[in-house]
Order: sequence, then structure tokens, then C-alpha cells
Amino acid sequence: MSTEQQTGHDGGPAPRSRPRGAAFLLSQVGAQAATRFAERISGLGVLPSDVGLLRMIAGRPGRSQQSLAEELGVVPSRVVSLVDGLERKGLVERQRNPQDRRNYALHLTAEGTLVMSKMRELATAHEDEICAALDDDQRAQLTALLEAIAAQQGLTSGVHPGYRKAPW
Amino acid sequence: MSTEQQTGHDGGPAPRSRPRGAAFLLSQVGAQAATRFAERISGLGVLPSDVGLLRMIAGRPGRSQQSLAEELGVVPSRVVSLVDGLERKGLVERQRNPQDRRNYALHLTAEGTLVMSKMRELATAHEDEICAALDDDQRAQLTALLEAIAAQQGLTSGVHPGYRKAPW
DNA sequence: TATTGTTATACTCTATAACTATA
DNA sequence: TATAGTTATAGAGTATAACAATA
Repeated sequence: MSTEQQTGHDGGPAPRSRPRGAAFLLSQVGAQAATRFAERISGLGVLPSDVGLLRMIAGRPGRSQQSLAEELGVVPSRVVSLVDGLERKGLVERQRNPQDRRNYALHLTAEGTLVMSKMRELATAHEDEICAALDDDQRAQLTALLEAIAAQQGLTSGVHPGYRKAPW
Repeated sequence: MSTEQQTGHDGGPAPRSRPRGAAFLLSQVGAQAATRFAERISGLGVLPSDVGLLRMIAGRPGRSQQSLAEELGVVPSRVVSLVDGLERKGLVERQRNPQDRRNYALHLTAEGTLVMSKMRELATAHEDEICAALDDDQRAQLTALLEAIAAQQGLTSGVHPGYRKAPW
């Protein structure tokens, strides 16, 4: 083939791009962690966005869709479709609130609770996979550094910024 | 209002969710870094996906769309629309290759080179913003830890996994 | 009038597949 | 027949805005 020079099968000395800084590495490794987690939980039939919602409902049973929308920073109509999905999968129930029939009280079903516990196992395995290159000390160091950044950046809650408009 | 208990304006002791592990923190902080970077470069009129492409073209001028598609792990038709955007913005030129008129040789324009240098300034500021909570030693530690993970996970190149299917 | 939830709609991003031009 | 690039199309995901029911 006469176009080898341009095909990207670089026979050359790999034009090494300059070393990436911590911020790029964070974005790169963070995206990798998110993608691998998504693959891992796909066996349970749930998406990453489902996981956050399940956790929020489990943490405060009976909460309304409105409160989820506020905490996630998304529009209420999006919560409708997310909860629709979870209800269709039989993981969450909408119960009418007799005192104020405008809103729903959201609860996990037994199946939803089961999925939550399976998710915790998967999360542990995921953690081990992502940190496979580190020993226990390094893992603790990394966690401490990331917590410091998260706090300073205002990511105090367990809410993933991915619910907001993705940049890619 | 009689529904205060359910509206998420938690008057309670904040049902503290369990501490997040390193993998979740990575995904959370990484997404934050990506979002802030996207906001920062939006003033230049480019998207995060544009940045990677510009860098790849700058690093090996004359390369083809095909080679970009392979390295990014995306389908060729996607590179078409990405390059379309960069060409429309006047940052990249498609030059016909006289030896093999099937492919293009991609080059940065003068404007494209200018945008690249502005991007490098923004990247430095971005780096400082994301690592604001850390001192120089901690920043070096973090970089080393992330590089170890990236290498072990096969993220050796400077290619961002975000070009592939986003999980959110 | 205000609030909760829903529906209808449109927009963006991305992949698939068929197609053109060139080799 | 194979390769580089393009176009047409469809599917997901998400926001906006109008709407219904309830307060």
C-alpha cells in the first residue's frame, strides 16, 4: 500500500505527545472507571443512572420525584422517565400519598433491594479492578487526595455530576 | 406546606450515605474535571471532542481521517462530522493527496495553531483549578497514582475514553 | 395560584448501512 | 475487489414547554 505514511499504522517512533497533567488524567481515568462500572452492572439490567436513583430512594424511602430532581440537578420530566424505567423493571414502586395526592412516595421493591445488594458486591469488585495497580497504602492515599479535591470542588454529596449535561 | 417530610428540604440529620470508594470518587471527580474543562474552552468555540482531534492532527500533520478513526476507536463517519466542524470553524484544512486521491491529508490552519496555543494556557489554569486543594507534593503524588492506574488499565495513549460510547 | 407529575416535541450525539470516487 | 470518505437514517438521551390533577 502506497499510503502507509498516512494510515496511522505508525512505523515511526511514535510522536510522543507531551505528558498529561493531573486534570486530564483524572478525566481520562474517571471516564474509564465509569465505563467499566457500566459494563459490570449491565448484567443486572440497570444503567449507571439507575444506580444513583436506587441509592437515593433506598437512603430516604418515600421521597418524591421532585426531591430527586432537585438533588440531582435535573428537570422533573427526566425523573419521570428514569422512574418509569425502574418501575418497568420492578425495582421501584410509586405509592400515592393520601395526604397530598399530587406527589408519589417512592419505595424499593423486594427485587429492588436485592439488586441493591448485588450492586454492592459488584462495586467492591469494580473497586479492586480499578485500583489493581495500587497497594493498600496507595489506595488510601488516592482516596484521601480525591476526597480533598471533591470537597474543594463542592462535590460533597454522593451525587454524580454525570446526571447533568455530559460534555462529550 | 404539609409535605415537607417528602420534599427533599431535609430538615433531618442528613441520612449520610456510606463513604464512597476510590473508584466512585474517580468517576465523580473525573466528570467534574471534564465538565469544567468543557466550560473553560467553550469561550474558544470548541468542544472537548475537538480538542483531542486538534491535538492529534497537530502531533502528526497530514494524517488521514481513517487513522484518526482507528486511534480514537470510533467509526469513520463520526470523524467526518468532527472534521466538518473544525473545517467550518477554520481550524483545520482537508488537503487532497495527489498520490492517492481517496484520502485527505489533514492540517491545522494558522487559526488552528493559535487556538491550540490558547488551549494550552487554559489547560494550565484548569489544572490549577482542579488541584486547588492540593499542594505541589500532593499533586505529584496524585499524578503518579493516576499514571499507574492508566497504564494498568491500558490507557497508555493520550486518547480520552470519552470518544467511545458514554455511559450516562 | 402554586405544585407535582406527565406528555409532546425537538435537539444533539452517535452508530449502521448504503453509497461515491478512487485505487 | 478493496479502501477513504460521505450521506441518509435511526436510536438513545435529555431539555423545553404545554398540560392535567391536586392543593
